[in-house]
Amino acid sequence: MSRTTARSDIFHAIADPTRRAILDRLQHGEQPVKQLAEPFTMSLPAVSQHLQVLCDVGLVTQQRCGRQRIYRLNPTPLKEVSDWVSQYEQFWKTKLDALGEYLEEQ
Amino acid sequence: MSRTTARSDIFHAIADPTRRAILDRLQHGEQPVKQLAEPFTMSLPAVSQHLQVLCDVGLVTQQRCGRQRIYRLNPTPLKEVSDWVSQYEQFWKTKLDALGEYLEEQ
DNA sequence: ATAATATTTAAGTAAATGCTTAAGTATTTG
DNA sequence: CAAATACTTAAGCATTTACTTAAATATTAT
Repeated sequence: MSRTTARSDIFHAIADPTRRAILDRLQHGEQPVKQLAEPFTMSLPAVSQHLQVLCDVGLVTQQRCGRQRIYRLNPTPLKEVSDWVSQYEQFWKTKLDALGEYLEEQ
Repeated sequence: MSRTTARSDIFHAIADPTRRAILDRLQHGEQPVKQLAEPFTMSLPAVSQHLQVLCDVGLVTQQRCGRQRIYRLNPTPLKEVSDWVSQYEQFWKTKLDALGEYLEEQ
C-alpha cells in the first residue's frame, strides 16, 4: 500500500495478525506495553511499533502513568470495516436465502 | 506480513484499496477482466495480479468463457472478517449503552 | 546523584508488495 | 494459417513492511 494511501488506513492496520492479537488482548482491559507484549516472541520495540500503527488509526489510545504507558482499546474505527463488510453480508445472506428457497422447492 | 502467514489471509487480501474496489465492482455482477479493469489507471497485468490474490483467498472465482475469463464474487470468506469485527461491535455497543445510561442518570 | 525500570526512537536489513513492460498462451476471427 | 483479442506469466524495480539491536528519554527507587 501507500503509493496513495498510508498510515491512516484501518484495513491496513488490521491486516497484520500481531496487531489483531494485540487488539484481542486489549479486550480484556487496558494494559502497559510490557504486559501486552508478554505473549509475543518478538522484541519490545516491535510491539511498540505495532502499537504506533494502531494509535495512528485510532484503534488504541495511550495514557502515561508513571513510567508506564497504558494502552486502551478504542474499537469505534472498526465501524468502517463493519460497514464495508456488512454490505457483503447482505449479499451472501440473500445468496443463502435463494439457496434455501431452491432447496425447499425440490 | 508473511514472515509467518502468506497468500491465504483474507485480512491481507482486503487490505489493498484496489482489491476492495474490485470486489465492490463485482457486486454488480460477474465480469471479464478487461471490463473489471476499466476504471483503474493501472495496467491490465496489475489488475490480473490483484485478481489472483482474491482468487487465492476464495473471494473470487474464475470461469473461462471463450477467450475471456469471467470473474465472479464469492463473499463467504468475508465471514471471518465479519465474525472478528462483530466481537468488537458488541464491545463498542456496550460502551455506548453505558454512556447512554450515564447520560440518563444525569 | 545513580541505578533501575519502562518505553520509544533511530538505524539498518531482509523480505514482501504493487507496480511496470515484455513475452507467453489460448481462443477466435478473417 | 495468420492476425487479432483476452488474458496470464515472467522478470525487474522502487517502496513499504516487519523486524532487529543499540541508543535515547522519562520516571521512579535507592
